[in-house]
Parts: sequence; C-alpha cells; structure tokens
Amino acid sequence: MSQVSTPQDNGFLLDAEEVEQISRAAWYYYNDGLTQNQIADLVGVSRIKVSRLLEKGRQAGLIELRINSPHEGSLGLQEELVSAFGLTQARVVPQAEGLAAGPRIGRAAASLLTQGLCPNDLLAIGWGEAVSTTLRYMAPVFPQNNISLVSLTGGVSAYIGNTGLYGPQGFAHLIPTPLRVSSTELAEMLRLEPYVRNVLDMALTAKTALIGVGSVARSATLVRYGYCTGAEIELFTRRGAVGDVLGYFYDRDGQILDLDVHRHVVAVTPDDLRQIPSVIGAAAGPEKVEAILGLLRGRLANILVTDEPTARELLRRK
Amino acid sequence: MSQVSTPQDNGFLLDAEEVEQISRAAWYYYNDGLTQNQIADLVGVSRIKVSRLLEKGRQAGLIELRINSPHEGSLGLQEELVSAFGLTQARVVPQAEGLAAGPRIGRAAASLLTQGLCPNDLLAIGWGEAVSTTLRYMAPVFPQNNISLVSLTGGVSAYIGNTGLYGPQGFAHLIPTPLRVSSTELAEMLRLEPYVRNVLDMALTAKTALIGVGSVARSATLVRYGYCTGAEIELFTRRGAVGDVLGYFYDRDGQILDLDVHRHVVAVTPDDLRQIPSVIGAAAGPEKVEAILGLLRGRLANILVTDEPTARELLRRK
DNA sequence: CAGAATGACGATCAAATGATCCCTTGTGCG
DNA sequence: CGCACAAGGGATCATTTGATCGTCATTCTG
Repeated sequence: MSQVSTPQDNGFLLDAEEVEQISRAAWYYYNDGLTQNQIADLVGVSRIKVSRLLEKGRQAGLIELRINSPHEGSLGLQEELVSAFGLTQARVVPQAEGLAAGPRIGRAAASLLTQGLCPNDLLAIGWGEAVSTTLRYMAPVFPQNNISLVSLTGGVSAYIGNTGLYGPQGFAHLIPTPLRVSSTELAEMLRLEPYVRNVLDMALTAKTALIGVGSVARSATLVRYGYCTGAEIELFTRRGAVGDVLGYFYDRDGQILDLDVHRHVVAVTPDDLRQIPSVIGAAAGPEKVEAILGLLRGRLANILVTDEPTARELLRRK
Repeated sequence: MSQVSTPQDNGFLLDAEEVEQISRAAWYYYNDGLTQNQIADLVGVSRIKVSRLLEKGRQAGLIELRINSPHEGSLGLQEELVSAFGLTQARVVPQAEGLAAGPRIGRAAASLLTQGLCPNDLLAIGWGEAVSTTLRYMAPVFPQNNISLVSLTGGVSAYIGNTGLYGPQGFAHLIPTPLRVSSTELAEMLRLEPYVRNVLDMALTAKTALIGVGSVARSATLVRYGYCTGAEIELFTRRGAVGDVLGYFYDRDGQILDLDVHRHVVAVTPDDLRQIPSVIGAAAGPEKVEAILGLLRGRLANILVTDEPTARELLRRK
C-alpha cells in the first residue's frame, strides 16, 4: 500500500489518498462539528479509524490550529518587547513549566510565518534547531502556497532532512556546502562558485528570513554538529562573543567580532542580512538571553519569537 | 462590565482581556495538548470556565482551524472543475446531508482567502449572502494582517453590519449608495460623485475579489432585500437571465443582458471586474447551478467555492 | 516455505469533555 | 427596601474521545 515512501518512512509522509481522507474527516469534525461516530458512518470506516486519521493529520501539520489574535500569549509582553527594542513585531509564547520550549517556539514561528507569507513568496532560512523545528511545522504549507525556500548559509541540508518536507524539493534552494570550511581561500572560492553565488544572491531577494540564535556554550548546536570545538567556543567567549547568527559571532552590543572563523564561513553576511525587510529571530531559554540581547541591540533581527520567561528576562536586562 | 459594546451586543464581540484569556487557553489546549483541567490550574480558573472560553473562541472565529491541503474535500472534483472551466483554483466542500450549505461555503471561502491574502492587501467584495457569511468568519483576520475591504457595489453596508466586524471600520471602504437607484441619471451622477468614484477606482486595484452568485428566483436575495420585484425577475428570466453578479444579469453563456436595470446600478461593471486577477465566486445549491454555469462560461470568476453535489451537477451539465 | 516481525485494525475502558441544571450575585423596578 | 429577573459561575452526569491491548494480515528473513 505504501510502496511510495522510503523504508525509513518517518510517519509524517502521507500518500494522496490518505490526505484526502484526512481532509474530509477534518472538515466534518472541525468545521461541521460532527462527532467521530457520525463521521465514521458518513465515510464508512470505523470510529477509531476516524480518530486516528485526525490524530495523523494534526501530527503531520495538515490540520493546523490558528489563533487569530495579535496577542497570542501575552499581549503586554509583546508590546513591551516591540517598544523596548524597536522591533516591528514580537510573539511571546505563554509560560509552561514542564514543556519543552523547542517545539513551542517552532509552532509560534510557523504560525507567524504562515500568516505573513504571501503565495509565491521566498523564505530565507538560517541555521539552527529553531529553524528546523519551525520548518517541520510548516511542511504542508509550502506546496499549498507555492512558497520556495532559500538558505542563507551552507550546511542547511543536514537540517532539511529532518523536517519531513516531501516532494522532489524543487522548491528548496540550498547552498550545497558546509557552513564552515577549513580555509579562507576555500571559503572565498566557494562563495564565488556560480551556483553558490546564485543562491546567496537569491537569498537577498527574500522579503522574509527566519534565523536561529546561537548561544555561546559548549552545548551549542554549532558544537554538537561539529562546526566548532568547545575550545574555540571558549576562545570566542574570551573575545566577547555572546552569540552567533549564520555562523558569525557577535558581542553583547551585537557588533560582529573580528574572528578568523568568520572568513571560513559560507553564508550571507550580517550586513546583507540586515537588508532583508523582515528578519525573524526565534529562540528561548535562559542560556539564550545574552545572545538574543546582542541580536536585538545589533538590529540583526526585527521580529522576535520567544517565550514568556525569556521575554521577561530580556526586558529586565534591557 | 460590558459597557463598551452596544445594547444589541450580538455575543461575538470580545473585550481585550477576554481575548487574551482565550488566546492563552487556546495555545495551551491546542498547541501544547494540555487538558482543560491542567489549563484551569495553570490559569487559576475552573475547568468549566476553560471549556467555555475555548467554545467562545471558536464561535468568534478567534480560533480557526486550517486544513493545509490543496484538496480540502474532494480533490478529484476540484481538479475536474479547474480543467473543465479553465479556472485557476476551485474549492469543493464535502457533501453533508442535514447541514446548511451557507455557513459551510462561507467557511471554505474564508479559509481560501485567509491563505491567499497577503498582509496589507485589499479585498474587494460584492453583494450577496455568501459574501456576508464569509466576512463573518474572517472578521478576526482583518485587523491581524491589516487587510482592507472595498466594496464593488452599493448597498453593501446593510451586510457589513451583520458580520460582527468590530472597530471603527476604518479599514472598510464602502460605496455609500444603494445597489440600485431609481433612474439612469441618478445612477450616473452617483457614479461620478468623487467619493463614490474613488471607491470604485480603488476596488479595481484590488488583487482579489469575492463575489456572490445570484440566482434568478423569486426567493433571490436581491428580491428579499427589495432591490428587485418578483415581477421583474420574471421579466428578466424571459429575456434569458440565469443569474447576476454585482446586480448585472447574464444569460446562460455569461453574456451580460441589455436591461434597463443595469443602468440603475451603482457598481463596478462586469468588464472591470474581469480585470481583477483573482475573482472568487462562492455559491452552492441546486438553484444556483445555472447561475454558476453562466458565471463560469462568461469568465466572470476564475476561482470557485462550492459544495460536492453542486460541483457534480456543474460537471454533468458542462 | 516456515517463522518472526511489523504494522493495520478493532474492542474495551478510563479519561476528558461539554450539556444540563442549579445556585449565586448583581441589577432594575415597583 | 424587597422582589423579580438576568447573567455568570460551578457541580453532575451522559457523551465523546483516545490509550491500551489483542488479533489478523502482510512482509521480510533465514
């Protein structure tokens, strides 16, 4: 039955027939308010099957819940953030003790993007787990509205694999290099390579960009993915680094530091990034506060997605 | 407590505090998957209150369910409609015996629009119950994305009142005349009136328009609202009318008829309407089939929202 | 080809939800 | 001042839902 998908089918891929079933069930359930039993009778399957279809649809992001309110979460905090840091928009996810922040931020960012993107738009994406999580929730939206993706940095392909984006991925234009290479010369050559250059140029035409915010810690994603050693991180910290965007480290004022590693990076430069009208930074957690502060002070992003505790801390330390 | 809203508060208006509560509860419930009990503890209200908040949110359209699928409902029918009538898009809501078609079509159209509109866009609206229902479901979306409304015809204000659109309505540009006036001269004068002219011109700059499809029956909305008498309808039918857009009657090929009444109408002309890139027609029901056929044959709309039985009938009679 | 493993499906049951009823509180009117 | 009435909130209970378990079919493997 499912001879289409690859062996390690991760469960997020649905074939067309299933999508149709799910859509129909979802419509009956959520829009018409029928019970699962009624739907079961109508469609001619068992009730439990309906329950499973709906569950699957929610999982896969096919069924998306949208909160049409400028103040999803805490309105007050959002407004304070906007005015305190001169942002154009902010989204603050409500506090919740026991829940992992990652997926929640991802959902919020995805919802923000879904609202903000127009059909046929181009979305530029940076590097980081928040980006990956967000894409994961947006997967079904892309084909729908014919949205294309373009990467701001190398090394993104590793992430895209995790996001359940299906299809031939003709809509994703990724820089086919690592984020960081071993020498200045190689980095320079790669950046001038026509295909790479094309993607970099294309990225700058995007009206919206989504970036993660890297904290400077031995547990940072950059380290875990092997782009950086813990020792290097320590060195950068001593030079004043508090975070990174697109592989470039900056100090507490958001000033990009003068580090060798920056000449080894294959990515859009922070200055170019600032040319993109809407740059969305998504991050939360106590360990990210310093990094976010730098990001905002340096005007490297003008839209912020974070959670309640982080927002409070940002405002306190403003 | 609710001294803000007018006496005949229709129950769809929410004050800011309530919106915040609802948003928060909805986030916890739908995104985090907490139970109503857990939310109750978290927010410090009773469980039943949470239940009621969520219900209210859904009612008011604050909580919206989106099905991210190109085939909401019946994919097959949608594709057939697109190719049979040369449309750019079609949306078919699934069949359901006992349910009123009106709200369902409205929901579908609202969802289509919500997906297709960009922030700061202008949406042109025509005349009819389908339009009114659709707007009703979109009310919370407008302020969110800063969408403005512009009317394609006179007489729309009567409808807008029903839609629960709140705020000072600075975002709605309506033609402040009836749809139809008593003489050619008056209609002409009104059309040249600067304010009216402005709105008409503005409507033509919209990239998207939403229109209803009037059937030619004694029960037609046009008749019920007193713009037309049953006798006139009968006359038009004898002249070959099968339906109307924006108050203009057309025959089964979608050709606009040469009727006196058209010179009494204050509205954008069908020819101008065709200049709008996306014209969405929303209608369903056996009595509308002929009218929809004419509409599509005359290329007066290029996107159709309808239901399953109507779609089948359209294809059969193609 | 047999056996095992994997996944789909359906039954059972506990949890969650919302409808209904009733109580409390506030409000207007006699 | 008291009474009637309406609105908001909470308790109870029937319904709805999804988690767990067992069964069957299908496929991979030896």
